[in-house]
Amino acid sequence: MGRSIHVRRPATLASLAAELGVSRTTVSNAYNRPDQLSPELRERVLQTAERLGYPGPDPVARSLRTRKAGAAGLLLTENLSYAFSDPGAVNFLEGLALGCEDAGVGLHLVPASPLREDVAAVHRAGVDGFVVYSVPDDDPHLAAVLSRPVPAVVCDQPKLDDVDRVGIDDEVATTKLAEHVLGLGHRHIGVLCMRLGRERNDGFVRIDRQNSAHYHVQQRRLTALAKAFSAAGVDWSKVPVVERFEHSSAQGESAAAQLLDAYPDVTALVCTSDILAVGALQEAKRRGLRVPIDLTVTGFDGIADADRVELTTVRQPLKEKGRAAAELLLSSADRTGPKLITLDTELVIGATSGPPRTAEQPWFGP
Amino acid sequence: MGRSIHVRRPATLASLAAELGVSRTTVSNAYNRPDQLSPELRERVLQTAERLGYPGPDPVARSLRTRKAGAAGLLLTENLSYAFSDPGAVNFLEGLALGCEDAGVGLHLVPASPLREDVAAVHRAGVDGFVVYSVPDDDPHLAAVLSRPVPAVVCDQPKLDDVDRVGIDDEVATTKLAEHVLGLGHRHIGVLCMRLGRERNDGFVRIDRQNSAHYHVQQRRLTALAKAFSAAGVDWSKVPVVERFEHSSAQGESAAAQLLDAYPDVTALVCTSDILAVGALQEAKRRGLRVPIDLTVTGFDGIADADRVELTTVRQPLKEKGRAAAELLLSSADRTGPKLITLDTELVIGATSGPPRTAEQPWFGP
DNA sequence: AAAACAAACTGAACCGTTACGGTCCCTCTA
DNA sequence: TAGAGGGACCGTAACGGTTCAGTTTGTTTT
Repeated sequence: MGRSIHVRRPATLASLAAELGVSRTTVSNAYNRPDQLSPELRERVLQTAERLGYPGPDPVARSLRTRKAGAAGLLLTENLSYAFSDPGAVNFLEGLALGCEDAGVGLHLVPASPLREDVAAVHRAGVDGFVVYSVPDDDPHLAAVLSRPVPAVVCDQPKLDDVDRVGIDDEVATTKLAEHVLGLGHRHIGVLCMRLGRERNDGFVRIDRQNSAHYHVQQRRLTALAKAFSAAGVDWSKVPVVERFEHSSAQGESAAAQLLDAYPDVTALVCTSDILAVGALQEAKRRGLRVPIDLTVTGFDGIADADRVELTTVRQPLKEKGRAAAELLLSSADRTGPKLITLDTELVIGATSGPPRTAEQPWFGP
Repeated sequence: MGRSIHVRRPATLASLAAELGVSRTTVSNAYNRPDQLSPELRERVLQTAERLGYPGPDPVARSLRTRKAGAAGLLLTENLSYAFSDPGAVNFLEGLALGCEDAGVGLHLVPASPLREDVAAVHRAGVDGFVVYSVPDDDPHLAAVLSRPVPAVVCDQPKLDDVDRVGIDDEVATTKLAEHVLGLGHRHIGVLCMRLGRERNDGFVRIDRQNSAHYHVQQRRLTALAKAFSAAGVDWSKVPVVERFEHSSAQGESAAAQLLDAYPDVTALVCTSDILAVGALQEAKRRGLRVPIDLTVTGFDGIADADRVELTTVRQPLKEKGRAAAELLLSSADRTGPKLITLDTELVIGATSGPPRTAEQPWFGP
């Protein structure tokens, strides 16, 4: 019982109607509105379809007419495969997929490489809307998405006119974290952060680059750190910040190494992502630095690996974020204005933060 | 500089052409074949488009005309979110995404829940082809995919007429693993496996169910085990096999518990996936069983977690599998026959397998 | 028995685009 | 200056459906 032979000219609704001697409408109704024709005729239509190898209405033609693609687009700034290699992104996508599934729509991952600025893929995607995840604000793909006449939801992005948004309050979360570290007594702190712009810049980051960062999340976190540090009397302009273009623990390692080489007196590394922090922990281990006795390390995100190494971090509900994004996009209740959703975060104090070795500890002192 | 006001009647190629006093063809050419019209006119077209808020040719209409959707569909048997929660699936998808990206096509995740048998999503997906990953051979979604007049590639599936396939030789790989365990001297062995059919059956599996399993991969692995065990003089009909519907380490734990409760003399647990094995290790720990002294545990797949716990397992190139699937699907070099790709596997002997406590060890004996 | 209504089916318009095979006209060559 | 050649643009016909406003037929209501 093999599959039917691949016919040269595939059957269409029209050819089926001709074969049956009924109108195209009737055939269409057989598939979409069974109540519009008699059960007998419907059965006859379906059987003839089977016989002719007609696979049912063509999805693209249907989409054109109904103006519904049945899919949500996802725009990532990274290589598509990044979606599956970064645990944070995976969590987000899991939530997004959940939301799409509930609505019965597909999830269309748009191949938008950051390198070749080929915006065409955005224009080619047959989707009912876009979710934009962690894209720099000057990315041409983002502009392309906004130019499309479909709704969009952006995540971790500054507020955009007419566009829904879901995110967390990075400033509040980062401040909590900073105050924890400062509260432990740290004053010589280093910062590891993810890429700030589309051009690669692995190394130390000066203030101007921090302020002009196009990756909104990173920028907010740095700004919050600057504010909290300054409030505690730490001169932010003297705080070393190391940037890494690629987001991997290996890069976290090398960033930590670079920072510790140049600033050996640092007692704490604040990382703007768990991945970087995990790398920093590796590097600390390699150097024989005990954590948290010799070095405090903190992360951000709350991925599974962070739990495993008992990282002090901020946990954000990545899965819920994805789900919220999907719901926002797909609940096409024509709202009057754009909607903003801000999710809660939680400071998780793990085993990687403690008072600095050199800190004055008044409760132990004379 | 906000976005343009959402116009009631969006501009189309035709309205743009009318506005410009040129033909639709010319406007189309302005976007698709710049060499077909003068640079000045093209510029004028593009500027007018900008002014009228025309976002460029509609992707769906284009797809209808060109018969290209620019996307590959992915059919999973599981909830969509499973794609992101199972590490093995994530690896596969990473490879798949990589392959799609190289070809510049999107990846369309089809929302095919195993519960509600709603095949419509398969019919609704505007894609140029499907990749089918780890789906039971009697799944109606699979049938729906095959009925569509687009190419398909199946993974980990028995050979289907007219359909490309990529996979590993589960029989060879499992045999290597079985021989390793048998070679260590184990004779009282328990098996933990993933779901064998679409209906839930958490618990012990009898031979008939093993033989009629619809999840091809699981079946092949069990069959290979049966063969290897029999060859070593172990009566397969006496080997306890516990099945779990859900694929998680928690289920692995409970499955191991169930098996060890009923068969306390078992000295080795062979699991058909790393996830289950990781759960089994947890359960062993909870019971105070030392691994591998008191209990040998093996997995299958070679996910990152397996490395971490130094699991004895079979490593299969999941990422490459995904990539191969994408390439197979997208290289539409009209081959004569369907193509099969079989990837290599590697037996990884970790720290979770060793000789049984009670084994006769002739080289130590009198 | 006429009017009213419902069920079953149809015709034509429309969705927005691209493919194909022209036509037009200007320039270059001999 | 006729003819060839080519750049620039166009008209028409799909692509495969869905939708809506009918039309026909048969049944019920008054």
